[in-house]
Amino acid sequence: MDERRTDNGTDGDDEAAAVSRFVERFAAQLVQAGMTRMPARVFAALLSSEQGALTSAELSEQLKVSPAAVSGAVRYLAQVNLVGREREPGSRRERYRVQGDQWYDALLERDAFLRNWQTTMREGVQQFGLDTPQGRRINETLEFFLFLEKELGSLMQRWAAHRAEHLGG
Amino acid sequence: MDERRTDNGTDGDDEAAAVSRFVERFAAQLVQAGMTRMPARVFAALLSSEQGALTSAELSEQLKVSPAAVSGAVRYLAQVNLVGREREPGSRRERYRVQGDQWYDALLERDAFLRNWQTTMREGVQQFGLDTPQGRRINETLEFFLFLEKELGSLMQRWAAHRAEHLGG
DNA sequence: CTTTAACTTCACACATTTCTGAAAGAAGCG
DNA sequence: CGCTTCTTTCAGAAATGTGTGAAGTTAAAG
Repeated sequence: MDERRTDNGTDGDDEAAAVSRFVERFAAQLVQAGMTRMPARVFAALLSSEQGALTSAELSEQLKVSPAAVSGAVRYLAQVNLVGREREPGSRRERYRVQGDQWYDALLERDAFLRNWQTTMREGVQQFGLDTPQGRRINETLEFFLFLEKELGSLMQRWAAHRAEHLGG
Repeated sequence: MDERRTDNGTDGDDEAAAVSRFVERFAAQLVQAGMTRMPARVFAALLSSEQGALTSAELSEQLKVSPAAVSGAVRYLAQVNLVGREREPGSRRERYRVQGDQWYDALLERDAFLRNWQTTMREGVQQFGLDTPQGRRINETLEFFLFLEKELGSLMQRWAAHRAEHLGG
């Protein structure tokens, strides 16, 4: 009835296996959402880690993959702002950390993403013209993305408030 | 200065090429967003078509792919409610149509998607317990998805209103 | 300045995905 | 009831993606 503790030395293997199940399940959903497999597994592992941060070696061992694979995954994750890289001073070890405050934003990929779509739709509207059904249809899509951009901004603000209240008090 | 008309017989090839450019560009962004290539191309072609609907043969020719590929793509698109299938009475031809009203919802994949994530997060929280940093971190993620579910519902309602006013009103 | 530990890059092998051609399966039409 | 037209299924070829090992790069430590 109490198989959820981390600091229990007696069933370390079971615990590790249970963590692994959660990590792989979480990762699978990230994959389904469009993320590639290795970044997904690394991210899930970091989120499930006690400190929210792990070294390359720890990730490599826990996920049973080569350091090269970790390197590639982390490069991607850092690029999209899902993890940050830390250098512990006086050591070559690098430490990767989930960006607690940013990953909600990053998940919705608001900024660049929506802009690109809007550009494409604008071109489509211009190409077909508002006097064609296609043009009007594409224009409506453009409006949807403009609407989304506005709404997602305030949505994330509300989340920040909700979160601060719920945690910080 | 006026190279956007569809009903102009003199430059049909240029027009077709221009449409193709838009379709491929749009499709590429859908792919980037996680959709597989062929469904993305089919969807983009439908959205860019005058009636918002095309037959299998038309898609096959326009996209330069086999009927088999169209079949597979449409099966997927229908499953996720992005297109509907119509049978013109008295013909074996099937006609695929963009679901004008539904595809915004479908794009955000609200329902099933969020539920799955929530389930996974709940299991994570239970596994680690709220007395661990991991557990609290995962719990916050769970709360984010609950928040999102609620907010996206009202967001789509606002969009429906905005859209009705802008078009119908 | 050399050694050594850690991370990164790159070419390649393996796995997966994606599209095609061929054949089978429906559904109108004579 | 068979013929014809369109769609679907399926096995396999081609393209793509993914992770590894080995060599290369960087930076701390001696």
